[in-house]
Amino acid sequence: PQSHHAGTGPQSARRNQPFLTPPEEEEGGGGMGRGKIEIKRIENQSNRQVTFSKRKNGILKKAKEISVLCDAEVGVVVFSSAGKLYDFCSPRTSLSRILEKYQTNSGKILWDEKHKSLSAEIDRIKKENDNMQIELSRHLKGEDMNSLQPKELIMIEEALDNGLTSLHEKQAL
Amino acid sequence: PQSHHAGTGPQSARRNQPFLTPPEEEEGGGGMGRGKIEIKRIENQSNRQVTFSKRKNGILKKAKEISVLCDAEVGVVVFSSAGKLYDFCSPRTSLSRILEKYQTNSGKILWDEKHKSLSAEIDRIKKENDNMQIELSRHLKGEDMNSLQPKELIMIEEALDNGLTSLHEKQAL
DNA sequence: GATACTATCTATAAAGA
DNA sequence: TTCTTTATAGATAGTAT
Repeated sequence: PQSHHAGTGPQSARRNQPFLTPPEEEEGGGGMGRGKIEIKRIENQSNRQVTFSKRKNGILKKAKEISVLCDAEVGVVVFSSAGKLYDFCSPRTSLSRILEKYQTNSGKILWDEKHKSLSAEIDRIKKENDNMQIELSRHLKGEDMNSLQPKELIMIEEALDNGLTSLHEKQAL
Repeated sequence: PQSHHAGTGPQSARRNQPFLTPPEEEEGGGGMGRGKIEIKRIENQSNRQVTFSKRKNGILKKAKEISVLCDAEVGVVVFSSAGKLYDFCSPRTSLSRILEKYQTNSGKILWDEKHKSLSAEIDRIKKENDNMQIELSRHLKGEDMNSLQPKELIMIEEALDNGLTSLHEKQAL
């Protein structure tokens, strides 16, 4: 009821013809407006576009209404067949937050390839980490010396000598 | 017009009172049904729940319809105020794919937070990794032997002996 | 693509089961 | 919570701008 035009006078009274095609009964589906329509792809490109535009607005409006009326969190993303994007997200939140909640709640994972690769990298590094931990441990216990390279063994031999020296000094106390 | 009940007879004819509360004009908003409602949070918990249930179904239906009629990709996620989840995704695709497209198309990053935390974890683990690498290296070079316990040194001495033996054998070839 | 204008068809607020 | 019924407010198909 927003008098957006503030009628100044009866300047426009007859635009449409009174619709003179009454008995055109086709298959009944679910629709609305002047004629019913079936819920199946609208083949006429032009009609499809117009219907999309109107219904898209309708959905976004409904989404906004339910979010306000019922204090619900709503996220809607729509792509026209031409690939144009439209979206809605309830106030006080963000699509990000809604989707994070979605994942927690549904158990489904939504994130993209980038995240998968990041997660994979984390797994890889963690494994590398574990291996290194094990290796370190084995070295500390002196196992697996056979797998060391000659150069390394010599370095260790020298180092060990120093270590033993200080060890013997300590034991002498 | 799907005759889902196939009326067998006039078994129920009068259920409701003819609505005897005519002039209850409140503030006009936007609504529908027997009485108009404003688009503002419904305070009555019960009514809010009922309205949510009905409108939620309505939105999901509309989403399905537009996806079929207009060949559009639609994703809808709804959380009731109680936190229950409902969702819809057009056929032949997935929320994941729709959201990926959303990001590409809008330039908005939906996973910013997740992204940051994953990246942070990677940095943390890498650093841990580096530290371990350094420690391992120091052990290999025999530094820090002074901090080893006597028992460990003896074990290493023995192991080293084995290592040296096999080393000398290799060098003898 | 979006809007305007209607006639129609839907969605749904209320209330009770 | 879900369903039914009824009365209405909304949404929208068809058309023309």
